[in-house]
Amino acid sequence: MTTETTETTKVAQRRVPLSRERVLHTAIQLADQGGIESLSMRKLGQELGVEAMAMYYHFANKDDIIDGIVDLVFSEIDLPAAGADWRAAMRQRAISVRDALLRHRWAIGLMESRRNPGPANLRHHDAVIGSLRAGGFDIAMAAHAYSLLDSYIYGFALTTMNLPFDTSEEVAEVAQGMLGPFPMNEYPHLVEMLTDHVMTPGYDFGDEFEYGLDVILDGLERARGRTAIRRSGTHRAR
Amino acid sequence: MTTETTETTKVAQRRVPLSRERVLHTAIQLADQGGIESLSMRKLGQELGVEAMAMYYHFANKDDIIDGIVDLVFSEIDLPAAGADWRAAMRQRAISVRDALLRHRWAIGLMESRRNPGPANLRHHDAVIGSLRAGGFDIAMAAHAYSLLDSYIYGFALTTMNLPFDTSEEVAEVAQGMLGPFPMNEYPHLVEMLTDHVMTPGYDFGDEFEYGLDVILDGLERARGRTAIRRSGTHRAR
DNA sequence: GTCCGGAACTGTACAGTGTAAAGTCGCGGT
DNA sequence: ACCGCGACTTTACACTGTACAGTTCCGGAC
Repeated sequence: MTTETTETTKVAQRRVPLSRERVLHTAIQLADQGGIESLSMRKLGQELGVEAMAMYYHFANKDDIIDGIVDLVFSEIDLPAAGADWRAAMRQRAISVRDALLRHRWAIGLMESRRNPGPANLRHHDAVIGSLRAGGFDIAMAAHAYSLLDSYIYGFALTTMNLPFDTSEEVAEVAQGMLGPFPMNEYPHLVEMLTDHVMTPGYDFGDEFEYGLDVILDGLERARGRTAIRRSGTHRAR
Repeated sequence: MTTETTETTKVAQRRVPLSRERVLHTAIQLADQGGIESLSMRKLGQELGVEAMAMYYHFANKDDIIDGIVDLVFSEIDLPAAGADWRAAMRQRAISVRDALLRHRWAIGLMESRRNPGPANLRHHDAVIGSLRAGGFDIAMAAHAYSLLDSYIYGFALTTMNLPFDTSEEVAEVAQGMLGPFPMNEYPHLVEMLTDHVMTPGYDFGDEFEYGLDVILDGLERARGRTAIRRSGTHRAR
């Protein structure tokens, strides 16, 4: 596969030794193509030309590996630019998170709940909070904004995650299949939305993301304005 | 444990026969107290006084059971009242979903991605869409609103799910533990938010939920208004 | 050259998982 | 008395994470 220049003469020769990095990269690769449940120690070892137990020299346990690949995903997310307008920065960052989650769907339930956050994770959080604070949000307001934005981003990813269709043509048959065993007129509004909207050509559920994102950013902008005014008598924000 | 009145004389006597309902209820109970990963066929059977394979007479496979308990959770959610103001209905429904997810944390990753939605699931979706439509949302706008609200609700539950603390006193030590291995001044904004806000007495992360919810409802109300005005020349909404 | 120590990995084992396939038991109907 | 069948059990298989002990190999000390 890779360049094996170090090979000299001996039989099987020393193979490339393991390393945290090498393990984590093929772990991500494995999870990307088969989902997180297809990432087993034995398959991972097999992919690396090594027995399953070999990884336990470099990692405490499987969770240690999961922590590692999650932080690698965090490192793929663009940090909000330091001097940028908070709104543009938050918008771009949200889209960057979503893109990363689209590349690594398996990460969706894992990113938010690590007990051992890695450095990329912490750096990400710090940069987002910093961007909000620089944009005039006080601490409480920044916490509100962060909670709201992250809930939406991860929630959208979660609800989108394994929609059983990718192309908009598939939507129709899937929707049929889901409603199949039930009488047609029992769920009129749901049927209407599916037939008159979702199954419409050109519909892409992914487009909903930016719509909702802008609604939230509008709301945050107005809330920030209210805070700033309320505070303007005591001290300027930042 | 329970009343065993049907016992008459014989040795072990015919036990209460299994049934979908009985299996699903103890399955929920098991998942509630030990998380979804502690719901195994053998433990479930043991709890029911039965071998693991006995359940396969009543269910196709484990996923069939998961489908069942997820729909039971849906049935616990209050449907939006038919004639109510859309905003009040959506607010109350969001809180009801969140409460159900707090009672059944294991359900969070499962509710949104069922390939075989049960009747309670479909009824829920239908009622929510119906409430929005009755409130003057056109189909596209109702879809936007639904996507936004559900993403937020499930996302908030997801990010809250396994915060490693319940009481606000625990927050401090956990935060310390997370930042422990890192230099203090590397993440100034994050540290500031933790020390000056999160670790403040009386702080409850759960309170963020309704704040963000109201920001979203405000945004939806304004967006709905814009649509209604744009449409007022052609036909009245609904 | 011989020996040692430890790094890096392998082998074996165990308790756990979902479930396919076949076997068993007892009751209701004829 | 017997059959059929519903309801459940037994056994088995392939898979999981990982504890623990054993092996192999390399660099340095003497």
